[in-house]
Parts: sequence; structure tokens; C-alpha cells
Amino acid sequence: MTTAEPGVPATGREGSGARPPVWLRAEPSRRRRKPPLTLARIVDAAVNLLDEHGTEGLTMRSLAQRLDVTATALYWHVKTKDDVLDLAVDEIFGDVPVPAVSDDWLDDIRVLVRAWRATMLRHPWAPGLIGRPMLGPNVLTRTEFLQSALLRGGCRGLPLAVATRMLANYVIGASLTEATWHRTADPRARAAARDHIAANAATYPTLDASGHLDDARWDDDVLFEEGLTGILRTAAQAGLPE
Amino acid sequence: MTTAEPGVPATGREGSGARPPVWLRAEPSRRRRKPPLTLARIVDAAVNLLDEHGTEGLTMRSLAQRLDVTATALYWHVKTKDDVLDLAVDEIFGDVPVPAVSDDWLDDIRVLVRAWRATMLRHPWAPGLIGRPMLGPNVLTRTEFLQSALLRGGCRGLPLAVATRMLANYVIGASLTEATWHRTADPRARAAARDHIAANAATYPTLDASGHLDDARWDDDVLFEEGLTGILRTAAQAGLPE
DNA sequence: GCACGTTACTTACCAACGTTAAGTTGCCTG
DNA sequence: CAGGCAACTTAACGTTGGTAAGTAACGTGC
Repeated sequence: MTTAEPGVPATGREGSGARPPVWLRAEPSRRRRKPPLTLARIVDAAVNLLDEHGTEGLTMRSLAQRLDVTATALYWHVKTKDDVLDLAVDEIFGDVPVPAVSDDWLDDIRVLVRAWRATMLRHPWAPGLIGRPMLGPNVLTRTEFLQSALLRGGCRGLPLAVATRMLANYVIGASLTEATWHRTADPRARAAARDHIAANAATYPTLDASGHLDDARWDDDVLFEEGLTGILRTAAQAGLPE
Repeated sequence: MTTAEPGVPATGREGSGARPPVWLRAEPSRRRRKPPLTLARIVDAAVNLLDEHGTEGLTMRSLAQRLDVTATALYWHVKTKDDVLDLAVDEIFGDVPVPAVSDDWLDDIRVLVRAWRATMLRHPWAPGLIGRPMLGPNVLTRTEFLQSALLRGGCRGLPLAVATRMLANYVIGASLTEATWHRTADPRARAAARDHIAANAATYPTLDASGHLDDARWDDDVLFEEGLTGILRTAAQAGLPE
């Protein structure tokens, strides 16, 4: 937004409503003017913009500018901005590789869930956008894989539903927490929070002693992996023939 | 916004810049004109507005109108709209009752976590707002309680950190998932998603068979409770002296 | 009891946003 | 080579978060 693209300055309104004189009207009919705008190109540009400037860096105008098009042109391919967001979210879920089915269902789940989290962290804007229904085909495909793996592990009925939800909720919760914390770029805010705990050690004795907000103390990857192990152990127990 | 408050029509600009004639200028000095605007009143009104009209129902102007004040008056007490949102989130966390410490640490956690989720579902806009740092005092107090309970259960070091995060992530993930799904008010969208799975049963055999998006099949409360039990079992095992 | 600075607002205004309506251009078909 | 459709652009609207400057009420010192 504020930072300008290297290209043209958005809508260069030279005159003030008058059309540009004919003689400098660029090549009248030669090859089609630009590469045609497609849904795929729009979504792609949206994801890039989100990666670079976060949620508030994506406006219809900035998106259009990146595609060298006016903002209103987007509305030919898309109904609202929310559509763009929904598409962007499902798009990055498509990047999560669905592993081949092995004979170790636990490992299959591990691999997928790890990749899922990694993708979320690679696009830190995504977790915060999951306030909208996640029903895109890419999401459903991954969920299908997860649940079928659990089925192979022996989970049926209620335990199957529980385990499916737990895994999804865990990834979402963890990604959201981590992305939020990492995206709190301002180190002063993070330091302030730590100091607040340290200063009120009487009120937060446990948090203070355990270094709850201490970045260096525990590695996020380790914490995630440990938690995942716990969930999978529970699932495996539930899948055991009794 | 569109729906008007019963009160006055916002800023009644009778003339067009001219001040109202002296004789109908209401009681010149009698008691202070209105109940004074305070941070507490602002946050309270914000929460109410969010409850009634959701995230997009809260604008600086609608908030001001409800408080019978101009929008810019808010900026005396608050720096940006984000501040209002942060305060609103922490405010509702204050509603989560912190149980008295019993001799059953597992039950203590259960009670708090249940109340936590209940509050989130009572304010369905809240989970979606957790894309911002949760470092308010109310949140920290609850986290402190959780971690101290785990400590009583024997968790230390890495297992303590893992369990703390797991519980928080679980509540956040579950609330977000449930709130999102319930708030997808349009039944057609929900039906469309179900139909999509049913129609592509070949692609989603497991989801189709398990009734993954079927509201009636599994009760959210049951699923949550079962998952919580699993997490706590893991925590209890980790806390066992070896 | 009255000037006075501070507190707590209001009036006026702005640029940016999402979105709509209507016009314009290029391409394809008959 | 006329006509129609697809894919845009130009123009504009109402709302939003936010700022700058003015102004009324209040507490205080004298």
C-alpha cells in the first residue's frame, strides 16, 4: 500500500477526465494487451501479497495494482474480497503434501500434521484467517487422509470423531499461538509481557518460575512434537481392540 | 450500524454549521451533562456490540453512538480501534471464573477449561480475534492457575510446558472450530458442504461414512470432553514419579 | 468569585477501503 | 463487416479508522 510497486503509480489521472490524445494511444490492435486475468493468477498474487505485507497489506487496490489492472476488474472474476481470502486460505492448504499411504498409520499422520503446521507458519497470516469456514477441497482432502489413517489405526465411531477433531484443533491452535507470538514483531511488546510477569512474580509464581513466555527456554518444534505424540498415543489406545 | 439505536439520530445537525439558538440550549450548567465516559464503559459497550452484531458490527461510530458520544471522543480514552478489541478480548476472559484450589488437580483443570470454552462460545466473535497477542492480565491469571494445577499434578520442566500449551491450544482450536461452524449461519452453505462430500463420496470415503460434517451425529460437548480427558490422561502420566 | 490551565469532549475533515453502475475496448462468430 | 459477448476501465458512492483544531465544563489558586 504505502510502499509503491515499481510499476506505474496506480491510476495515473493525467488530465482530469479527458481521454488521452489519440496519437499516443498505444498499439491499437497488436497482440492482446496483457496476459489475461484468471482466478488462479488472482489467488496467486493474493497469497504473495499476504506473505509480504500481512493481512492488512491485501486490499483490492493493491491486489489489482500487482496484477496491473484496476481494482474493479477483479470483481469480474470474484464476488467479494472475502472470496479472495477464502481462496487464498484453501490455496495454501493445497501446498501441504499428502504423503503416500504407508503401513505405519501413526507415521502417516505425523508427516501430514507436521507439514500442515509448517505451511501455516510459512504463511503466518493464515491461522488468523481461520475465522471463516474451511470447506475448500484442499482442506477436505487432507482431513480425509487424516481420518482414513485413524481408521487404519482401528479408531471407529466416537473415538474416530474425537481424534479427528483433536488433530485439527491441535494444529490450528498451535499454529495460531505460534504465528501470533512470532508476528508480534515489536520486541518491546514481548519484553513488556515478560517483564510484567517478572514484576508480578507474586501473582504469577508458576509462570515466572517456568519461564512461560521465555523464547529461549523451550523450542516450539519440540513442544509441538511432544504434544502430537501425546495425542497419537491416546488415539492408538482408543484404536486398540479390547 | 444500519439498525438505529432508539436514542437520538447520531449527530443531529439541524442547521448547517450554525449553533442552535440560545433559548433552547439545554440547562446551561446544571449537573454534568452525561455520565462521564470511562474506559470501562467503552469496553463494556464494545463487548455488547460484538455480542449483538459480531465483529463487523463494531465500528468506532457505532460504538460512539451507543455511548451517546461522537466517534472521535473515543480516541481520548483509546489510541486505536485495535486497543478496543484487545480490551474486549481480555474483558471476557475476566468472566471465566477461576475455581478454588481443590485437592483434585485434574478436576480443577477440567472446571477451568470447561468455563473457558463456554465463555468463548458465549462470545463467538472472540476466537476469531485471537490473531492478536493474548497478554492481558485476565488471560495470564487463568494460565497461571492452569500451570499451577499441572505443577500440583507433578508436571515439571518439559512436560509442564507441553501440557500448558496443549490445554491452551486445545481450547483455542476447539472454540474457533465450533464458533466458526455455528456462526456459518447460512444453512445453505453448511448443507452445500455436506452435499459436496456426499456427492464426491469416492474422493472422501471416510468423511462420508463417518458423517464428518453431520451436526446431529456427534455432540460438540461430548467431543470436547473426550478430547480433554485424553489430554489430561497424558498429563497425569507425565506427572507420575518414575 | 474569577482568571486559568487541564480534562473531556465536538466539529470539520481526510485518505483509503470495498463495492456498484455504466461506459469502452478487443475478439469471435455469422 | 455487423453484432454480440467477454473482459476490462472510468467514475463515483457511502463507510471506515484516524487527525487537527476548536470549545465547553471542571477543579484550583488567589
